[in-house]
Amino acid sequence: MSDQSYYEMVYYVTQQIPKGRISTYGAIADYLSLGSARMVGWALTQANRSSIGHVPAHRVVNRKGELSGRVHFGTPTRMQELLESEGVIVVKDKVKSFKGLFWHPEEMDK
DNA sequence: TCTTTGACGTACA
DNA sequence: GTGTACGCCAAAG
Repeated sequence: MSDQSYYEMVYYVTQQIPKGRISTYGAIADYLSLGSARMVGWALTQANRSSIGHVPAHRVVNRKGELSGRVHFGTPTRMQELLESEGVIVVKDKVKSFKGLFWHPEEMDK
């Protein structure tokens, strides 16, 4: 894990997010000790652009639970539809019950 | 090499 | 709750 580049680890962690659950840039950044949540967003941007791996980036939102990166999904509603398709309710570009659906990377180790 | 930008977050008024 | 400021670090021009 540590041998991989920071973005590779971001991809891995993101792929571990269970269906119907969501996480945040800050949580992932803190778990990987990146020092900045922006690194997570950057990595996911590259992943989406280059289509490196099937990374469920729609399960990653900002601290407020907003779908801040929806514009990078081709259409502004793509991210929301993907989330609702997994059972996540999205209202006004924000995740409903975000706090309850929150998934921490620490659970992945268990 | 320097400057700007960005899917963020925290602090403060 | 809203707006401003700053830190954070990597990539692009």
